[in-house]
Amino acid sequence: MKLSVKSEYACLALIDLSELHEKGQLCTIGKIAENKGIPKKYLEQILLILKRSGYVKSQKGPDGGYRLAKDPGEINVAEIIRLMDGALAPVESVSTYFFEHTPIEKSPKLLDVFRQIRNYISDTLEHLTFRDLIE
Amino acid sequence: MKLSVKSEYACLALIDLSELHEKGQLCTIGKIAENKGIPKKYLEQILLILKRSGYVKSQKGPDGGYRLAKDPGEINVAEIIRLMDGALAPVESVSTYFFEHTPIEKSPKLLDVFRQIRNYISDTLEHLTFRDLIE
DNA sequence: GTTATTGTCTACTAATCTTATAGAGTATAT
DNA sequence: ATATACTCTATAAGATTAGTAGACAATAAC
Repeated sequence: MKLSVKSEYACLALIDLSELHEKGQLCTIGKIAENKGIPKKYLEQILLILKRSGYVKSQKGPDGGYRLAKDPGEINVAEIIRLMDGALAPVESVSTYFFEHTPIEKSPKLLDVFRQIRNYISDTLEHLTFRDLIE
Repeated sequence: MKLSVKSEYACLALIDLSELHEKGQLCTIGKIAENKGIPKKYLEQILLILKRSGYVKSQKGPDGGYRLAKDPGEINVAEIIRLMDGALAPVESVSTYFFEHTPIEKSPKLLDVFRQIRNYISDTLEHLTFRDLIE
């Protein structure tokens, strides 16, 4: 499983926005960056990706900012990590097993364990929504 | 969790050697590489690491090669992956949480989920020995 | 003791990924 | 107009990964 700080930042930003969602408030990039300790210019890119994928909406100009495009309960952590970092499989081979030949094919038992881990991670993170992460 | 092909190769090599362990046979780097489809020169380095950490022993010269230094049941997959790729935590932040400040601290709930995943992975792979992986 | 075989060791490298930073542009509220 | 805030593309330093190269050391067989 690949999990970079990019995914972490994306999740933290969405948590921030989830907490404001009830009130329909907007929050600026700078504010989120400050709240969560994320480099602002990097966060810009992350929020753009989230916007293009329909998770957030933005408003330009003074008093502008970001807000969620959906209810926090409708966004799960797995889809955000997949969006940012790609597949959740612990090894590339587990994801690509059906398409390419890779050395790990030589040990089906090991491959099964990695698959099991992948499934556990997927199940856990797919059932974890941002509603669950609001404090 | 970081899991590179280096770990995969190490595990595959150990599986190969585990299958020969009963008979006390030696196996050359070239043979293992061929069996498992691993670049030979890369495998050399991996086997050296395994040797220095006491998992395998070697014999130079004609009819030389590698063999396990322990029983396959006494080596688990977690320790091999840690040796090759470092900690098993799905995010660096989970491992370093106690030592450094990192953005993910800002969301204890998310951190807990990642800890839970790390623990699942650790438990699974610590209880998986190479005895279990022999065909 | 020469030779072929096999492991040992260090250095190097190409490619990729990650984590940003820079700066110009666009929309909007006042 | 102007200040504010999002948008977009390009760039880049640093680290990591996955190897490759080549000289060296030990050993068995003859």
